[in-house]
Amino acid sequence: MATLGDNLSHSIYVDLRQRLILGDLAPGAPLSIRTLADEFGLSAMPVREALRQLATEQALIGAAKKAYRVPDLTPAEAANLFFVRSVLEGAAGELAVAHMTKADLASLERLAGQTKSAWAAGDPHGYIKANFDFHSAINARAGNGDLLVLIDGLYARIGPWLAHGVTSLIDVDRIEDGHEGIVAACKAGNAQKVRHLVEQDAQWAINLFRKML
Amino acid sequence: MATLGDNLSHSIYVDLRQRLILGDLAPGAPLSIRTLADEFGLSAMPVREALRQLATEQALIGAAKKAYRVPDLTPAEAANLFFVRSVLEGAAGELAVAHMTKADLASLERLAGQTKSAWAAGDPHGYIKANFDFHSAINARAGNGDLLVLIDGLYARIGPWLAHGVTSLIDVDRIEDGHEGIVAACKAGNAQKVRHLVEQDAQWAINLFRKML
DNA sequence: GTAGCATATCTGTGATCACAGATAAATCAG
DNA sequence: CTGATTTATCTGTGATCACAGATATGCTAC
Repeated sequence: MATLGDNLSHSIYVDLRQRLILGDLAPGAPLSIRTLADEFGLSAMPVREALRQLATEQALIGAAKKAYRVPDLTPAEAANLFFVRSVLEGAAGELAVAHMTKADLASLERLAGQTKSAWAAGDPHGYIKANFDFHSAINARAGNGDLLVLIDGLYARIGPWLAHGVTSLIDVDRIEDGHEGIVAACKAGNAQKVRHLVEQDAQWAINLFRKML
Repeated sequence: MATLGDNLSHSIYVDLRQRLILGDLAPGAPLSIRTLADEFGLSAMPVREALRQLATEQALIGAAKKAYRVPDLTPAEAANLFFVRSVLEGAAGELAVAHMTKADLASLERLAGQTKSAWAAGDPHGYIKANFDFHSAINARAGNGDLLVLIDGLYARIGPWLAHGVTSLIDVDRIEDGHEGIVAACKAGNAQKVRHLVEQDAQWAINLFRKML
């Protein structure tokens, strides 16, 4: 379902990006221009521009004369990405604390609960979405749009693997993420602690990756 | 001059990106698909894809049915960008110290000298290039390609304004950037200090911006 | 049965055209 | 000469086609 935008290319771009973030596209899956064009009921032009955009931000792999593919991260590449995410999200969290209203804190607490219950319910897709919404709510409060865009780009690259990892671990393991602790630190107004906990939360995902091997 | 690549779109993309980083394109300057296509002696297709790519990473502004333009940053937007740059480059610097060889350090010292002499010679273009090369040499040593790509994207967005700012200040002001101090900290192997100094160097650019108003 | 080769299909890429909105230019009225 | 209005030009956008490399498929030979 393509939401409306300035043009069709942008709509398709947003749609595919969302699928990547939410883990609806599996690592290694091929994305061909003509196939997608048929699915969207459009010509190839908007699709090829959208795919090239995603390839620009490394959210897709685009080799010459070969079909675009969803990246299949190596452990080293995943570690690099999560490190960058910890740096950017840590900084965003530290900035966000000062701008949080009571309504924001209440919303955060609700989202933290959603991640917890989604995991308990064994719902990988629900967990991925709740996790993204939780962090986005914090990052959006940093008041730095550039920071937000870069972080979202990271989620698009991490999404496919995260979904795969969560799906294979959600039944066998009981993991405690740090979301509730982050909320508590936000309420306390401890910006440095928020930064540290957010960084730790990204590292937690790397460990989740190591268990998967 | 378009360097070779996998395809023409990528060549044009790299070319225009380099122009942005080096400040060869002024803020507000219009970039039209057909005009550039004529300059490159190509059809419109590769150019429109390259421009859209640059617009994706906010290096260009692309409104509907209007010519692409080089962004003219507001003070608030510039501050946001330099903050993100300080966060990413600080982290990259901290990582890089451990990987630096003697040859790297010698190369760094040479590049630091180039920035100093370019400024002394009143050569804005040379200074911009030397400054970029200096920081790139550090960032490349971090061993995190994703970090490097994101930082380069920031330089493409900052470039046009930086060139404008440097050009208008290089004759009237005598400013001491922290490059030599960064080199010294690298030699000493003090990663934390490198991080702090690199962050400070980015902040220095923000102050340079404030003087310009 | 398997291995090697030829064929057919699928892939991104570049070029060209038609269209509609936005801008700039030229024209006319006062 | 100044202002508004019409005209012409320029803009990105979407669609369609031709091409060549890469992949997959089928066939033939052994």
